[in-house]
Amino acid sequence: MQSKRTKIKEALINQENVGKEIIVKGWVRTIRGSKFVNFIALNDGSTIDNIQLVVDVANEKAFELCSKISTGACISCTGILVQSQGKGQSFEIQASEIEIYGTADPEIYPLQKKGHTLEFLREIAHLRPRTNTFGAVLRIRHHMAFAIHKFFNDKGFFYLHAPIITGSDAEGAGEMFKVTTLDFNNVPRNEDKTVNFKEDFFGKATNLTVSGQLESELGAMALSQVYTFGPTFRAENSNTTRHLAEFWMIEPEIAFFDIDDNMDLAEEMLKYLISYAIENCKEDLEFLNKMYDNELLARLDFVVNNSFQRLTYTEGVEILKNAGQKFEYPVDWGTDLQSEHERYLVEKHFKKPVILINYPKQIKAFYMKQNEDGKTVRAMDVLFPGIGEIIGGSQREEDYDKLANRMKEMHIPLEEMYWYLDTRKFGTAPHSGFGLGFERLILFVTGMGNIRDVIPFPRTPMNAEF
RNA sequence: UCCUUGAUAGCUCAGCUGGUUAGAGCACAUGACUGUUAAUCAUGGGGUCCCUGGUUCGAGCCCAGGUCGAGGAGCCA
Repeated sequence: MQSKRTKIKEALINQENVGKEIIVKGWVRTIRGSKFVNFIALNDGSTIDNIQLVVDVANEKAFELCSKISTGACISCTGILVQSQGKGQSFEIQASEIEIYGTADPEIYPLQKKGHTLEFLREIAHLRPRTNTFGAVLRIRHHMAFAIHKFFNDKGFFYLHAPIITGSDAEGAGEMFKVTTLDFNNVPRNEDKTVNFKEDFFGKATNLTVSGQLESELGAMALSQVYTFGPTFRAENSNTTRHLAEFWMIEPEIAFFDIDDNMDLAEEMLKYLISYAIENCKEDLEFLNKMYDNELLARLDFVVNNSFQRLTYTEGVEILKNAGQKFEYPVDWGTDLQSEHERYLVEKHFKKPVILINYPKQIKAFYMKQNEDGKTVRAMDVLFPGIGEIIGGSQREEDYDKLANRMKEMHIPLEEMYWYLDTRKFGTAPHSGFGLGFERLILFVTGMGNIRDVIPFPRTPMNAEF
């Protein structure tokens, strides 16, 4: 039976089906009409467009059946695909037979024909995929995930699966979630009262990963070019439109790449992904452009067709100091740029994506390649309008001694990280990489304003529902 | 975590200077209508005014504490 179903997307584009009997299945968006004829807008998620079912309800039986169908119900419909008599759609189905798979009591079904606020939809995240907006976002999200794999595969990268559970707590990218099977009511203790993790599942303290980068580097030191694409966890008490406790990250790592190669790859990748969306998610993007953000499509085009502005942190600081604008936080060489500073550079000064490199070493991670000036490291941040930092990366320090010294300065335990240091001890190589926040990419591509609305089931402080 | 702001019908919101029985639109129910596009029209049902305490003759409204949401900041992707 399933094989006979025609997806609504195909029904709406395949002219050759006109005049033929087809079966469509999906969820009712609206039902309306009069005593003699009812109209059902049906959606099966294959496309944002609904197909209109025309149901003759002149006879008692059909009228009975239709009275059970309401917004949210799931039905199967057999009928002839015909040219529509009405305006608003070119094809419709003259229904001959309808089967109800599941009704949706209109008194309690939360989704209405009317628009809902995004805040309300977050509270019913189990049902929001059935809305136009989330259907569009989820389809785009899929296409972007696929495009990422395609981009790297076409370039000869290998997909490396970094572990989700990590035994290292020295990655230095934020607070971690603990992973344990210990009984909280009876925690084994050492003599000094500290927790005895030798009794735990792995025989040591473990956490959820905050980054796949270090493992990615291990892969790059053998396969030359690899990438990871997986979930990442940060136990920060962040309550913003740009942070999640569980998010997905793409981390390419490439041997023999310097910072310029790294910037080239980041820019090429972002442009590829955005182009891919423009080509493959047209209807969904047009919907989002119409409903939420009238400049979305223009902005996507602009990013694809213009080169990113590249400059050093030092140059950026100079621009900000000469901006003739009051900032809430002062601009000072050596301190990290605030959101308002990044905004100014991207949205006011250059009016295009910006890549900043060569940051002061004291505000960046231990593994970044140290420049000869002794003050800066070869870090790279890609800043996007409205999003801020969409990519953070760097050329890595490949010199064993320099890396080890920096780790000591930053109080990172060398013994625990022996495996990472081994890459520099045995056949070290210059290499670079970066991390792309998947949800931040989706934010930019969809024009949505809150990161909780571009992932199916967001995890944020005090929220792990569904 | 800090700052700002909000919570009234299923949803979105109004509610005056503290004063009778808390309203509207949509949704829902019933009916009308021969092709509708968030259909239209008529009628109807629907409320723990977030919680706790206080002030007052009287609190949706004022005060205190709390809970939850949103926006901004920090941390970052």
